[in-house]
Amino acid sequence: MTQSKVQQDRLDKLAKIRELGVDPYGQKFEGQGAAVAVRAKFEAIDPKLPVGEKTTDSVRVAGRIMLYRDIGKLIFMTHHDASGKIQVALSKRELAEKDWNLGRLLDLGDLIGVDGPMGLTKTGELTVWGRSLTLLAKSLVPPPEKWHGLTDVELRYRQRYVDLFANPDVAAVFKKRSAIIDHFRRYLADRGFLEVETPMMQAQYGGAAAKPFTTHHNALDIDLFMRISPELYLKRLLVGGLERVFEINRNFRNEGISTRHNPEFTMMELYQAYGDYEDMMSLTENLVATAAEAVCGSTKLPFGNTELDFAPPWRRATYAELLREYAEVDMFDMPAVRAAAKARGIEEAKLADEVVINNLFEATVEPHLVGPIFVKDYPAALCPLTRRDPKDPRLALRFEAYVARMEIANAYTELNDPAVQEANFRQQLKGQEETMAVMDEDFVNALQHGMPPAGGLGIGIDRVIMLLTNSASIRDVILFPLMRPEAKGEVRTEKDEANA
RNA sequence: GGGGGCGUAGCUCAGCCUGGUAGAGCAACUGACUUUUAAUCAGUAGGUCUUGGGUUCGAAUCCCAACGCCCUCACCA
Repeated sequence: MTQSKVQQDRLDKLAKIRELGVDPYGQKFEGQGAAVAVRAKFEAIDPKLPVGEKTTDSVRVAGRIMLYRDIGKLIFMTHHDASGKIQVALSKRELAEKDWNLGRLLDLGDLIGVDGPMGLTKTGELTVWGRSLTLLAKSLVPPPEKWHGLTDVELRYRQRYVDLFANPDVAAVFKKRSAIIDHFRRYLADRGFLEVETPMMQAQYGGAAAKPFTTHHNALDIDLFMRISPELYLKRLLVGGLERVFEINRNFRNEGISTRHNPEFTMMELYQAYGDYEDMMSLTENLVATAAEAVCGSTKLPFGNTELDFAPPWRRATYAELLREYAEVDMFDMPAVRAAAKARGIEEAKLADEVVINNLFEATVEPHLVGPIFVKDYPAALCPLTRRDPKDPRLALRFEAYVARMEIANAYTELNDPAVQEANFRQQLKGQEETMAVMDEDFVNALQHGMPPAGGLGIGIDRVIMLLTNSASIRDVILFPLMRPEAKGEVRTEKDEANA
């Protein structure tokens, strides 16, 4: 039998339903999200109601049939809505003939509404005993297997709509995602931060070292870049006198895809005038720890084979200390750094000092950063947007937060000296394919008007969600991760548009 | 881009090593059943084995290539 035969069976039922005079794609129906409310209501009325008796009050539920057990003149269904599941029963004796006939034509996956009293079965299962049945939408495609759900990862990502209703754990992750972001927003709003939106399409990109996506605006006939970072726009707002701002929005980077990288990802960036990167450290650890506590119930959470503890304070270690610890070299002793890199097979001959240091750091230190840990005081040349350490100008007042070997946050004491900023924009390091140092004259002009000293912070939201939901892949926390379009079927491309 | 793995019924998976023409469970269809819980019981039907080549008397199985997905390395400072 082919899929079309299975679907034909459902189409036949659709026709029979119409013959009953029923619209198989129903209308407004009260009762959404009632599964949990029904349980609460039953507890409140009479949790010890004897088997066989029913409440005098009726309840309404609307949702999807996930299990269907027809035992003759009685049908039991496991009914899911956004709040959870509840058993619904239809009895031939208690239903109008039309509703009973409709009940016999239901399939797994159909969306129904039911109205009726509550009662317990002899196994103690709370059940809504349908007195009326409303078909809200006929499902024409059989849902995934009821024990295993949908496990094929490709299908799960391509048909997330199926994944979400077939695998309750998946929906739970995205509910947590929403709650965590909501927590961040309120935490910042409570501390006087203003949420703003800055351009996602930019004539000039900057604020990070990454390859951009390009696009074109027809009316102006100009190329635009999808932003790789909102940083330079948010800092312009500091110049404008908005002293505390944040933005939660997408960045786009035209790079590889992995379990930790999606080409579009959600970044939360914030800037606090008159602060510094120490403030950003305490903000970072408190944001994440309070989110863990509020949404997941604890600051200690499992992640893969380990347990992470987000309770502040997180360890703070300097870049130089960690290089000494794991690569056993002095960061400022370049012959030693180059020798250490060479010994590990890391290319170094043609690269700038700071690039070699960074490559050595990634090879030797990063694999150990289970954390949570703040890595602070980076080599200055790697940080063209960061203020130098006044006590040691070789260092920049920057930190990155690492958890489970993932960079989850990046923060600076912001550079607000326009002359230094302009010089930094002109400095290019050998061996860096991409650089943050891209001249932005208007940004320099903004600094010339005077930007308050400030702390700035970027948090990779998707990665934080991964950590707090024990998700191994970034694709498990992004509803529709980027996939290559399926070959079959017509995909409309730019070329088609031109030919049309 | 390199390396490894996977692709069989709508879904979840066997079969491949050792070549002989396709199997199970769930879903579907028919029937029985008024307290089921992954309902049960009896019966029925369902497959271009991702695609294209090759080897062979014979390929889901062995070989090559393409496509897709996953993992990993590189890239992503």
